[in-house]
Amino acid sequence: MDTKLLSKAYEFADVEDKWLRYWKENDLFRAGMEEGKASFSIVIPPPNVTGVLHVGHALNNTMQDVLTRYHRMCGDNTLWVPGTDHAGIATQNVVERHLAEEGKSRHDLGREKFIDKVWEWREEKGGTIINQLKKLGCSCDWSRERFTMDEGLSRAVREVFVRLYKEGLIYKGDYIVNWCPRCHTALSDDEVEHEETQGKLYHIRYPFADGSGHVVVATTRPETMLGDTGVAVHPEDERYTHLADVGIRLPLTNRVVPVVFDTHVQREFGTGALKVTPSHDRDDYEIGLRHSLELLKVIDDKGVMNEAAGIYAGLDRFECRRKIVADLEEQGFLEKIEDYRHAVGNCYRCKTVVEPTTSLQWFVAVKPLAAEAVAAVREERIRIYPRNWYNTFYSWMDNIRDWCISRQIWWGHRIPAWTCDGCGEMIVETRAPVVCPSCQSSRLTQDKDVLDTWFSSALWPFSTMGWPQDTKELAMFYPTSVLVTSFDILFFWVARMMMMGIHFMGEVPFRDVYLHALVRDKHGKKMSKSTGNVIDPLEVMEKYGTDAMRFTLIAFAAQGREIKLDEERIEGYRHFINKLWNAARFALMHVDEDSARQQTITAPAELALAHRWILSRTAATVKGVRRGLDEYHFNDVASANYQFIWHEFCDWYLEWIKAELFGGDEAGKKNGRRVLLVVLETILKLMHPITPFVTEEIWSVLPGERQPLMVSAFPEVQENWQDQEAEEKMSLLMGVITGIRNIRSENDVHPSATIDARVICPQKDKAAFISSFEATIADMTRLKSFQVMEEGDKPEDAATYIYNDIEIFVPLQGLVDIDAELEKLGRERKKIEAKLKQVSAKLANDKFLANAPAQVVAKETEKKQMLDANLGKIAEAETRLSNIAARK
RNA sequence: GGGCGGGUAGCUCAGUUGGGAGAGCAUCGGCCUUACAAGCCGAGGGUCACAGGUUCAAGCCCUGUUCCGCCCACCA
Repeated sequence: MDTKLLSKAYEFADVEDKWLRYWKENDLFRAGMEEGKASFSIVIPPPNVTGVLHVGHALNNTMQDVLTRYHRMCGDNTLWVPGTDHAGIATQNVVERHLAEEGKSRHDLGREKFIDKVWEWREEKGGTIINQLKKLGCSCDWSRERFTMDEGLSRAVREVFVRLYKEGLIYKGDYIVNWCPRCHTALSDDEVEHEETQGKLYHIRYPFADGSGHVVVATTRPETMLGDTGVAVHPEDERYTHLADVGIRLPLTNRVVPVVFDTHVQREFGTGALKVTPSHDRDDYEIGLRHSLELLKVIDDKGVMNEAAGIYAGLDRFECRRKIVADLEEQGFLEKIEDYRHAVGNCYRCKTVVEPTTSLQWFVAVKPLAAEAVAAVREERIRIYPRNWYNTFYSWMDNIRDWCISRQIWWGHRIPAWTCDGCGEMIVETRAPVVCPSCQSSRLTQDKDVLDTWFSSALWPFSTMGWPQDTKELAMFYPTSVLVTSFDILFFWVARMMMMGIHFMGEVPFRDVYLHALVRDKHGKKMSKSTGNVIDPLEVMEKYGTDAMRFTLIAFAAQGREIKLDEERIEGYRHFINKLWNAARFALMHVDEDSARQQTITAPAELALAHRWILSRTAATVKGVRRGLDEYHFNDVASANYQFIWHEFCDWYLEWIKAELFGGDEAGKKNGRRVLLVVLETILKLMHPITPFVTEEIWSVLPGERQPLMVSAFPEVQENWQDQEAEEKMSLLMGVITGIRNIRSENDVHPSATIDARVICPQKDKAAFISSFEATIADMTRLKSFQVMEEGDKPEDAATYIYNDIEIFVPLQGLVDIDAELEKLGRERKKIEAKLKQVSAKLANDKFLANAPAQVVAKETEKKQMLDANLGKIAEAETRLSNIAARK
């Protein structure tokens, strides 16, 4: 017996370090690749290389680790691919900020040197989040760590780009895009966040060119009128049919623009007349296309008015707005200004108001790819959990627009397209061409743009496994088993992986998608630095231990619910970890090498009741835990473990077997120790995926030769451990014990005071059974004596407890608190009467008797009998108490 | 405007084919009982948002109402 490693309270810090080191040194996270085994694989949602572990990462990666450890223990070839994302704009912004501190901009360095700088930064700081994931216990195959900008992945990116281009699915076009004037780049639609903003709606008079009248247009952005090239009205709007041939003379600039008729215009909004600025508004752009309106750009890529804005050139767009409004006012064109709330698009990176602008960009024609992804989901080749995301997914995919993939930044995958300076030919190849294939000129210029970061992450499930080469990894681990991610990147990332995976691999990238919720603070608010409600997982791990945090996250992760994290709960689960620790310490005091040698339990039915019971409960728990893991019901896994370990194993089983362990006969002891050890081992295995550190530590000090816990076999449901009879018998005894304890407590009987108790049980065999456990019952309730009687005088001066058809009496020699007892009985009677009313009504109902299953009717009948009988017992008890009271 | 989720104990939430309302924390009372006071024992506490409907039977299924949250969307 060696308990010296087990201190009285679990001290996690050293233990965690020790096992991290051990797992690493023994290379236990490396993916197994044995032929003939099932395989299980996950690719990590690559965190930004600039990232620092936040609680969302902690949740996401704990879930993946739970699944990974589970499947590894099940004996599958298990691969979890880790890595980071180069995060184009985010990373560029970070490095630019560093440069700014030195008073430099990226332009001072030039493109190449700047990129060198980014790589340098990545070498120094980029590993932060990876180290934090390691600390969290993530059992990724770290030898396979990937970075979206590394050589292999970049090759995959070029390959995909070129193939899509040659298939006609990538094209370059002048189109209106979301432009961030601060980041100086185009953004995809998904990178624009719309936020309700208090703004104003300006009503402006637009005079007819012939001076015969005017029309009023409403706009939130008056400065864009400088770029107006038309006014649109609805073709069926009778107010405006006469405008067909009337030109509009724009105020301030006096340009004359046509009136066009377009059904897109909402007649009810404002005056029903819409100013059209095709260069700075997506809708207007499309109206302009339909009616061949001129494109007139008046805002440059910094958000400043350009030369086309005439006297307003050089003004910032918002300054210009004020000036324009003032001028309109002064010249009498402004009809009115209303307060108006509307959505404004902001850059998801820097929150700058996005400027829609036309520019030459690269696009992916996603419709055909999206159709394939939708088909895969409809045919359940990909399953999404929880199910309620299907509708959202379909509606998004149905309305998908072409994906703008070019970004005017420097950090990222440079677009593999070259233009010949000689003949203007466009060359798209995976490798830089030496000469132009059409004119042989060697003066070729590569496109300056880089690709959207999500382009490379869309390839992640296969690029990380060596594609475009045919690798054994792809053969064994693609498609991956499950993608675990937060729902907010379903469209950014998940949908695009589906499209790319299906298109290039001919097979879905993952079988299951598990979408988890966002972690919020305990009030359900988003965590943010400005609100100050951020829970830092690293601090939490420091304070309560990594296992406690992991368990808490898993316990909170009910499907489809937001996760409201409360530090108090983490503390609560630390207590649970400690409970497990102490239970193990207790067990270790009793098990020995001999118990470890004979682990198989061949004949459970021959064991003593408590052992049969705990084995049966263990089997049930294994079943529940496995089911929860298989169906991604993480919270069920946590609570099945919690309930079983604390309230069954510790509260009942360990207490129950103490007598046997301390004083039983040798044969019984030996059997008991064996069961104790086997159950403890099972518990450790069940808990290991969630709380890897404490379980591995305990496991390592158990007697017997053993492999590390993380590579031992996950428990199977042992059919022969299931024992309905034992469970029923135990709950009977537990009921009796609880009854006696209740009486003690209600009557303020000090725990050290030994008392007597009697039980009257009308059923002979049941009475005999209870009687055979007199010693244990007395032990568990600190009784002097305990008797079971079939019949007999009920003691007068006693407190009573009714448990089903059993009556429990504790004679208290005048110490019964009569008032309290009467009150308790009264409460009890009320409950019974209420139930009786329900049951009687049911049984009096012919329809119930006719329609309900016989089983249900029988149950109700039995229930009624029991309730009737108990009502009688309560009445008797009340009479006895009243007699005592009267005598006093 | 469309879609999704939620309203169950003081708080945070479970409740998986419809058949006697649960957990954790918090609260109250009693205990240093030799694994654990980060503990043990016991107790109180709920018209399952509201109104209808289906059913012998509804927290659960259907309809409507209401409140809260999130997502999407081209009414400037």
